[in-house]
Amino acid sequence: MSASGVRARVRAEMTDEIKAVARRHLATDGANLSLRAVARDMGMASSAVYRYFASRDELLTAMIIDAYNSLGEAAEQAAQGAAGKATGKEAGKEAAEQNGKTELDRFLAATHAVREWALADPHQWALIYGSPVPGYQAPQDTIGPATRVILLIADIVKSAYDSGRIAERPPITGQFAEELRVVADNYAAGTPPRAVAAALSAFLHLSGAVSSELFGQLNKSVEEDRRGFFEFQMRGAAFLIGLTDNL
Amino acid sequence: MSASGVRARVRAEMTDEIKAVARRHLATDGANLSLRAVARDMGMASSAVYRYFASRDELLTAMIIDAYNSLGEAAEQAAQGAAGKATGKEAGKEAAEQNGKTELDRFLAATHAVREWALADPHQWALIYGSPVPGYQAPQDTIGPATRVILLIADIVKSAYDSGRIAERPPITGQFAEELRVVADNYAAGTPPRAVAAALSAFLHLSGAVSSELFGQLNKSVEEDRRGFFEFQMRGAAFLIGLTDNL
DNA sequence: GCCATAACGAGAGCAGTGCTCTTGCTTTTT
DNA sequence: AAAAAGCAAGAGCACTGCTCTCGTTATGGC
Repeated sequence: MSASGVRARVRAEMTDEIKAVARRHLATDGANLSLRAVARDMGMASSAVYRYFASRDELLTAMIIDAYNSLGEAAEQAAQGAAGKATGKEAGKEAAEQNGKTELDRFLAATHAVREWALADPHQWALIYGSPVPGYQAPQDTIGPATRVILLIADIVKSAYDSGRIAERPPITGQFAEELRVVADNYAAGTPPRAVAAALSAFLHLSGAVSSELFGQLNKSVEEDRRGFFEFQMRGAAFLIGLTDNL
Repeated sequence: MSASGVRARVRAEMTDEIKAVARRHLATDGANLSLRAVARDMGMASSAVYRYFASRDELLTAMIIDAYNSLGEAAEQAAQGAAGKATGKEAGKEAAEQNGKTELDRFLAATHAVREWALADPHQWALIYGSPVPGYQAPQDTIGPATRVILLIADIVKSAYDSGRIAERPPITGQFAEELRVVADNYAAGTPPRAVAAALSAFLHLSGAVSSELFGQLNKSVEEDRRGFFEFQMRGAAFLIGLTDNL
């Protein structure tokens, strides 16, 4: 039918369904999902899947991108919600009036959102922040979505700098000060290099905390109040980058 | 020959050789090493390997234990070296006399050793701190060696507490204070709960920093002076846990 | 409307995987 | 010396990613 329509649409639907089934398999089988298994699951030959994804790696790449975006969106929404701009539901209560949430609040909201996203689907977290599969080389398409959450943190830090709600921290010393300036100008011109370093540092702390909890590094240690321990960690990170004065 | 000797010895040699070959394969193929391939590599049938390791998982477990121990040893030696007890080589210079290295020095030495160990063999790091393989459940044998480096950090922190070279930090609040005490008494009686939390926190920061660098999370960001960035991170962690006063 | 073209789905097939079982052989134990 | 246990090899099963071929179906140009 309609000129450039049917074929393309069913194709898009197919790729989406494949990804959906694959995501379901991912939740049980982890990163070594079987292309044949997902093909079986949707009643088609394994070879037919190759019409939509050139290889298993390409399927994984697509899911990685989706995961990055999903995570980034979750973090952004949480940070936005904490900033006072409640999205829809609780709009009338005390949202728009009180916009005085600090950057610390936004940071904590975002990091908690990241953690909860990871807890809700550990395999998806492992897919993007776990050890990469051996032969796999992350293509260019992934680096965009990958930086979303780290850019969010950078934005929060930058906001703190702009509004002056940032604690004094010693300047960067060492040879990577200049390097940081390049990165800063690359991503968001005007962001002080110190803010970039802070964002990187905080993100690193965040990923370590989530991964350790998920992958069972701190096995029996913290069992009961993992959320509390995580918050403790993130407050430490926030202090280090100057988002708060009191540790 | 000698009663209970030959068979057992060649068996031990065999398992060692298998692990050695597997380790070599790990460096190229990553975590999905092929049992058949290592069997081929040492000129024996794949089924023969099963005389020494009941399954591929068991082989991996053995290598994980080895990796944990190797990493732990590297960290311990570095910390020990930084504490003044130079092992052999530079014994006469100024080692035994000046034992005044601070806990910060030991901490930094240990963490750098961990990073360098990981850089030297990324796949081995991925094996123990990367995302676990789906079906794999870490057996009891691994949790001992696994805690070596974190116990080392705990020991450093405890030493700082004992000698009073620790900065004041606010007490633990929240419901996990009591839990920490249990953990502390479990691992090393007498260690203040705050020290346990500090060790966990620092380790978490450490693993996040190493993993992020290894797995290419901070892709182009920090490229030149990664060691400097790492040290920057670890000094931050040291400050958070009270090993130093100046950030 | 016709027809070449391209996309599609299915099946067979290849090389490789983990793992089991059976079959001989050698070493150790009794 | 006989019995038991350890060992290595091969065949085989079910599975994997991926390629190729072969009909079928929809799309776009004339």
